[in-house]
Amino acid sequence: MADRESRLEEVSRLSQMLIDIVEEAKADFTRIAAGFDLPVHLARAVLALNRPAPMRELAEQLTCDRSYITNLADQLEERGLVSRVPGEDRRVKLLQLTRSGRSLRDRLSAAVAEDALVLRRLTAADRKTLAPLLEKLLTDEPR
Amino acid sequence: MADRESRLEEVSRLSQMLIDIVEEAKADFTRIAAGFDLPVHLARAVLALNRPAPMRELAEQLTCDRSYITNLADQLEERGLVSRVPGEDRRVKLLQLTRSGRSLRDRLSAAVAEDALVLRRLTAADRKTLAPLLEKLLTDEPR
DNA sequence: TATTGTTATACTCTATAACTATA
DNA sequence: TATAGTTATAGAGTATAACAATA
Repeated sequence: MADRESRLEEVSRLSQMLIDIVEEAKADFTRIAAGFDLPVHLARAVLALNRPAPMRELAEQLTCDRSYITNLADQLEERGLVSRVPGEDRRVKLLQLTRSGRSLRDRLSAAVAEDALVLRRLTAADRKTLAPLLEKLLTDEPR
Repeated sequence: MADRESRLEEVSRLSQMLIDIVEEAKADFTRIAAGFDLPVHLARAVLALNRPAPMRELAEQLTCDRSYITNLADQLEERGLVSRVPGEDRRVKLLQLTRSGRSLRDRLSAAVAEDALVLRRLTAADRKTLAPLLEKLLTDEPR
C-alpha cells in the first residue's frame, strides 16, 4: 500500500504544524511576559492566581512539585506581586495577589489575549470551524 | 464592551486546547519512544536521520548546540544505533544509522504514525478541514 | 498517622567557552 | 581566518528527601 506512506506523511505534517503553532504561541507568551519583566514560570503563576489559592492547589494546577511553588512564591513575594496569607487550616498558606499583582495580572492577561495567534490570523468563521475539531482531538474516548 | 471579555474567553479556550493537544501528542510520543527504550531526545534524533547527516546539520534541524549533538551521538553510538563516518571535508563527521538503527527507525516511525492523535480521532474529512486552518495559523504575514 | 509548606540538596537538560584538526 | 566536532564546565529549571507544624 502506497496509501500507508502518504497517510504517514499527512499525519506528520499535521502533527508538526500543531507543534509549530504551539511553539510560536509559547514564544509569543515568553516575549509578552518579558515585556512585563517576568520570566515565563512567574507569568504563568500570576495568571493562575485569579483568586487566592493554597500553594498545594497551585502546584496541582501548574503540575509541579510543592517545593517548587515555595520557590516561585518567594520570587513573586520579592517582587511585591503576592503575599502569603494564612488559611483556615493553619497548615495552609494561600497565595494572594497584592494590589500591584492584580494590576499586573490584568494587564498581562489583556496583552496575552490581544496578541493571540488565533485572533491575529483567524477570522471568526475560521475559529468557529476550528473549535469543534480541536475538541474532537481532545476527547479521549476512541483509544 | 462585554464583547471584549467573551472574545478573550474564546481565545484562551482555543489556545488552551491547542496547548493541551500538543501536550497529549508529546506524551504519546514519549510513551512510544519508551516502548523502544529510547528517551525523547534520542528518538527525535533517530527520526531525523532519514539519511546520513553532518552533526552540524542535525544541530540545526533539532535547534540545539553542536556540543549537545556530540552528547546525543555518543549515546546513540553506545546503543549501536549510529556510527560516525568521515565526510569528504575531513572536518566533518556524518551520523549514519547502523543496520539496527535503520530497523529501529522504521519501527519507531510506523508506531508514531499509527498512534497519531490526528489519525485516531479525526476523519479524513476532518483532517482536510483542519489543515488549511493550521496553515493559516502558521503564516506570519499579518503581524 | 497524614498533610502543608519549607529547606537543603541533587539531578537533568542544555548551553558557553576554550580547544583541535582541518579548510 | 573560519568552521566542525569535542571537552570541560556552568547554569536554569525542577525534583527528591527529610523536617517542622498542624490536623
